[in-house]
Amino acid sequence: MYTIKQAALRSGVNVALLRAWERRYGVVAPIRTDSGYRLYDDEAISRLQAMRGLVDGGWSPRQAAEHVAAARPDELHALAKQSAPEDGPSTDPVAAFVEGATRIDSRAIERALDDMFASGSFERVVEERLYPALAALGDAWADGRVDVAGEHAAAAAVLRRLGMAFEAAGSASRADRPILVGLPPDARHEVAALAFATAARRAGLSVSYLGADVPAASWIEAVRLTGARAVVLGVALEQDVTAAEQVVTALGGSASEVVIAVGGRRSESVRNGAVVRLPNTLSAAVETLRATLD
Amino acid sequence: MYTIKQAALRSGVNVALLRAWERRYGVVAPIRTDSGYRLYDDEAISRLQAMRGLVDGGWSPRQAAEHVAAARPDELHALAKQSAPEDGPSTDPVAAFVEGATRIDSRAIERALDDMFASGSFERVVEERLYPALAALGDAWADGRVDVAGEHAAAAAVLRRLGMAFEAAGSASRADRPILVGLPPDARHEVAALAFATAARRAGLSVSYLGADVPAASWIEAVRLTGARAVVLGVALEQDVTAAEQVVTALGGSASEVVIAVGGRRSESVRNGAVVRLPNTLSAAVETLRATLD
DNA sequence: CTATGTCTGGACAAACATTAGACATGACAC
DNA sequence: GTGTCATGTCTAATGTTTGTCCAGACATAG
Repeated sequence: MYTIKQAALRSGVNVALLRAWERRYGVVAPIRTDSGYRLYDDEAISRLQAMRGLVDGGWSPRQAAEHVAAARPDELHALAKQSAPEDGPSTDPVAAFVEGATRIDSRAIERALDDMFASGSFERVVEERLYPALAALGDAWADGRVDVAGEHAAAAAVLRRLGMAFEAAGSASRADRPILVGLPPDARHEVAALAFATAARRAGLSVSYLGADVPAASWIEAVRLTGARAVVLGVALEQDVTAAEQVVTALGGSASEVVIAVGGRRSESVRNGAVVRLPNTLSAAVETLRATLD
Repeated sequence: MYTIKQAALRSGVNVALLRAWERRYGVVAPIRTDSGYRLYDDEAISRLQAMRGLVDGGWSPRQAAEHVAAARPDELHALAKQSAPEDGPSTDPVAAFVEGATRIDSRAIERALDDMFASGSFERVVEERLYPALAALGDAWADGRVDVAGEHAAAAAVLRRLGMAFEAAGSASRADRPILVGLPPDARHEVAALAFATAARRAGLSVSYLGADVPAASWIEAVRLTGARAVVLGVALEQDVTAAEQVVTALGGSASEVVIAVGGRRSESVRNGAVVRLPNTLSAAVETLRATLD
């Protein structure tokens, strides 16, 4: 329970306005102490944040209050990132994503990603929205329309979003031998690898995600420790190919019965023999891996 | 059993205030000697520490007292944000976290993190569970009990978890000039920076998170583009100090009116003058930044 | 004995909240 | 243009909360 000052700090609505919103729209109804002081709970803070977000997004306070009052508590967070009903030409989340990166506006980027991921299944959104958005971002960066900082902010937001999806996908808790997903040494482009890890989990596979820059020796140790059924290496850049090949060779030489697969934009350049090459679409890659395992 | 002075020393509450809290809220009820002196037991100290922590965290004393009075003794240490040095964190989720890293089991790591984050407010969990868990992980890695792959998997899971918290923090403040949080060039330890970014958002600040390895030129460009009110650099390792100093110098030279702050374990090594050094606890760091901005 | 610690009960100022209403600004209709 | 409405901000008068302080009496340790 928070006093009005704390509520103002946490919601970003100043004290006077907070009282005005309560008086005029009844958007919150804080309980009172014996002496009449308002006390706000966490849901009230969420409602105020949502209202603040809607008003900042161009809604009129009256309309915003109506929506906020009608929303269930679990809808409030999504509500806060909505933009005005009659938003201009930039309703395309891909364009909004690049535009947010241009302005280095984490919130706008998050809103664009929210829009994308609300529009379909994870796999489709990644293929049809996220990848094009990242391509557009790359173009904008090459043209100098987006600074490195904006690209960083966008990439960090994308990884957060994928990480949330990865966590949310965690259901198949059969303690069977996992699939290990990660990047070779010095490689740092996690997006495709994490997207694949998520899709694999969503398909019911048991996945451990190792992240970027995993040394060859650690891949071997990881396979030994976990008894992994498969290892999936992400190869996004040409410069990562050599490192990936070395990991593949090392794993092959360690004589375990693990399936070694590579995916990602530059996976075709990996020239080792005993390697499964995953196709470039998410669902097909998961299907290929599953087929190989059976 | 402690006299009132000892109790004051151990709880961080001065003698007069301690009596006032007892009189006004009945938060503790020390037994008395024959001559009427108060004698405090360990539980009383815990209650006072918990109350101190809540009040420092922005709660009104009355509300804090209600919570503390209602809490069972075993819940007290979880209530206090700044607890006494001697009460170590509960070992369960921390041990489970390290154990999951040992086995390179993403699921187990995620479960341990779930447990941690279910046990209290974000700031408290980060300080009292997550950081100790990461320290334990570092020790285990130094001892060879955990492989690099396990450390990678754990670090990736932690970043996912923090990313979710960052998104959930809502960023409901108005579209005013943001605070930029990120790491200097070549620095890659995002945990503390992302935790701070999240805490700052939760406190109602508008935060854009730029992520790891942001070049000095991009910091300047980002400040220019966003009109940022403040820049917060994370400095986790000694090797990042030089890069951070260069960023600070570059930003200072760019003549904008931005507040430059550094935080993280090695932030004390940053020797530039015009820099705000943030304390090492999350809530205190946010408070310091906010105070500097006002 | 002396210095220090503690007790009670009250007092006080500063910070914080309350209400009702006023006011400036901007959007929009006529 | 004028009028109206919505909205964010501000004021004034009043009340509450809370950290700190004081005076005088009693207790304890060296």
